[in-house]
Amino acid sequence: MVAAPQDWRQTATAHLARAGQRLTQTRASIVELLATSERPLTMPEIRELRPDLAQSSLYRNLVELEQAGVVHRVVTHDEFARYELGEDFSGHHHHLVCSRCGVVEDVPASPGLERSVAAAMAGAAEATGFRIDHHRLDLIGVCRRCA
Amino acid sequence: MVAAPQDWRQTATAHLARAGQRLTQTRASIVELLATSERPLTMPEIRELRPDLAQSSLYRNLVELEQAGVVHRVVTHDEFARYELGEDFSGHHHHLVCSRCGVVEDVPASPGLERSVAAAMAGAAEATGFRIDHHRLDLIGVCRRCA
DNA sequence: CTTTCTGCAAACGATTTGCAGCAGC
DNA sequence: GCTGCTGCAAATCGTTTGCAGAAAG
Repeated sequence: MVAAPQDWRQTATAHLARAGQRLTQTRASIVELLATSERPLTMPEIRELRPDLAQSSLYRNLVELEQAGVVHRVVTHDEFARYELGEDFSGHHHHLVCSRCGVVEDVPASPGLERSVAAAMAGAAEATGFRIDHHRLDLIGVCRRCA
Repeated sequence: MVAAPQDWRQTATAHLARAGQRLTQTRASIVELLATSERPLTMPEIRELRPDLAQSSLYRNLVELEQAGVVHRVVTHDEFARYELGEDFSGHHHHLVCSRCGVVEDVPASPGLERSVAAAMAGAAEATGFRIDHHRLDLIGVCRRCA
């Protein structure tokens, strides 16, 4: 399910094409940045890594990439949104969120947990009439650095 | 675990007192509003229900109430934050989120699911050095009205 | 060429804050 | 009276948008 490291370019091109968009230089830079990072990045972090890219272009492209399913925007209580590659690239996972400094770390999903969540989704769907597409599990605490 | 319907005033007073704050009229109005509502409310919804309260007072008091643990702020991809009573009032639950209209609905947590999540939390804590305090599970889909 | 993308600067809008008057001890 | 709360209006700041020139095809 996870694309090989060097395949993000191909996969991103395909996703973008399906949305009628191209993988431009700026977009490739963004995807490469996120593909290289261990964790979701905030706009300030992205800008620090690529000061040559205009902030408005970054925001605009992140929107395009999100609509194309290449990028996923992670929203927490922190002041900045964070961006990571979509699950087509990174595989399904959950997030550890530090309530002190806001840092977000990935944590792989375990089959047992996924089975329980799937059951909960089915139950909730039946009870409420929602059509449930996916889920998001955040484990919230204090990271080692902040403890 | 869930306070009786008429007990929110007492519980809120206690929580606020612990934070060195009082349950003023405005705050009681807010808590009552949230206690009465079936789902988390946005600021526009709150203002529509209580047009007499100033928006700045609402925001300011929601911050106080959140710090006192009375109110919980629900952040989604929607443009507005949503507010609900804390779990000391409403009991532990998860959220159904409509990706179309943004509405958030409560869904009770099942023991089996909680057990799986607890195991995942323990595993992630050990693997990463996070001290994990709690979790948040959102089931994301399309509500009946939007379908 | 035509279309899409980029960068700059200006606009937007949810939330926050300064301040003067009011309410509760 | 003090101290903390309220409401109004102004400020803040992450994010979005208009526009003119630059790339891609």
